[in-house]
Amino acid sequence: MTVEEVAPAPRMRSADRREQILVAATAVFGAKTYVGTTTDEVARAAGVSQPYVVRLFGTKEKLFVEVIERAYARLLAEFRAALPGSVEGRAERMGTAYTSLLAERGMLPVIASSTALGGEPVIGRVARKGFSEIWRFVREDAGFTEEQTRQFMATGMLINAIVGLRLTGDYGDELSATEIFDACFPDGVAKLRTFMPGTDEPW
Amino acid sequence: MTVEEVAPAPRMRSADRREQILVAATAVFGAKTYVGTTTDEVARAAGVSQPYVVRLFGTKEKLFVEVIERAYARLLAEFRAALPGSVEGRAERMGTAYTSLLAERGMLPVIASSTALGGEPVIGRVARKGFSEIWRFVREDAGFTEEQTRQFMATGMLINAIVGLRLTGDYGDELSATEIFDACFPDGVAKLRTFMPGTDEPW
DNA sequence: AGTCCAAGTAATCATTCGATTACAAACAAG
DNA sequence: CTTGTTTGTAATCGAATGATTACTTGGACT
Repeated sequence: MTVEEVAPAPRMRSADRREQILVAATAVFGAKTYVGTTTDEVARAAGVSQPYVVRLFGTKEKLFVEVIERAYARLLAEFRAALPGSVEGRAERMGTAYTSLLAERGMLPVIASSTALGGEPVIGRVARKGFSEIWRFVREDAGFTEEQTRQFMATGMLINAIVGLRLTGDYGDELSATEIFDACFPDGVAKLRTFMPGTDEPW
Repeated sequence: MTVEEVAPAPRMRSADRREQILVAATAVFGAKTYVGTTTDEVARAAGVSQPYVVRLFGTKEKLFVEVIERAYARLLAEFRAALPGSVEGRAERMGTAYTSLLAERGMLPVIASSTALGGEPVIGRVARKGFSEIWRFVREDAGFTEEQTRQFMATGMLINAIVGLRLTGDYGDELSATEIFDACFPDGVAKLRTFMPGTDEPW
């Protein structure tokens, strides 16, 4: 019996490889924290070697910047797609658009965690820009009033907290976790749970 | 001219020293991230040696757990103190109690950042517990309805995002930062700014 | 004075991790 | 076929950092 050969990573154009790594990095960064995840974990999740990740993105920081920018861009696109239709249903459609991002591994956790990284010089700037753009979109493009905007964004931040805290895993266990969920997702939590697997599974 | 002697840290009972380190650690952890701050920075901020921090708290993780627990306990106490008085003014008094915690270095940033650490096995549990206790207090002890609780907590999470993003520093600079602030603190932002110094000064 | 314990540090170790370097292999063009 | 470019890895380095060990100092109490 011959030694099992490690499948050499099939060739790919660097642009595609970049995108593949960004997807993997979103999942891995979303599962832990920015500082807490290593470039090696990202590389392994993407199926390439660690030096290649560094080579394609320069530094870990630049990689994470691209991850955040990509996440906010995706969120913005999702919101934009939710605009058409009745004005009354707009807020709900946008809210659904937000929670449906849970289906994409790490997307929501990355956005959520970005709001805690204002202290990082480089990343903080990117996170502020992303948040500000979302706020501006809701206010101007979606046409929300100032108060509506505040409430919409506040609800989003509450969802962020639930996601960031992994309250989903404890659903049913802890005291008020059930009520927290019911308060935030009155239409039932079943759909959400399908999106949110285990406790520390990489999202 | 004799060599300037480094002032040896004055003797102190370990209980007092622990508290002093916790105060310093709150400021330092609040200024950056949990993973991103070193025990040495904490030690220097507290005016002791790095090994002594480790000795008093066992591990960096245990130190941070105590920092979080202390912050949530403080917040709970502040909320409790805001209960007496007219029922109508209760929400506003509690809100003021929350923002006034900005005066204590790192307190609010630590609480805010804790909502993004659910992925950490040990710390996540503590953060979930703190958040759940706050929710329970608002709902039961403060007597808010489910909807009131949801809105109150959501507003708190929005404040967390503003704090975590350091949007205060950009006030006036970026496009919608001004409106974000006005929407969240309609009573004027002057007081807040006095609480929030520089951009990356340790809070 | 002498003893004992608590408070505190200097020195250093062992890992981890991001980054660099040098090299190999696939593919395209002439 | 040969040559050049792009894709990719193995090996390794250097710095940062949490933790450990061994030692010192100060005070309280006989």
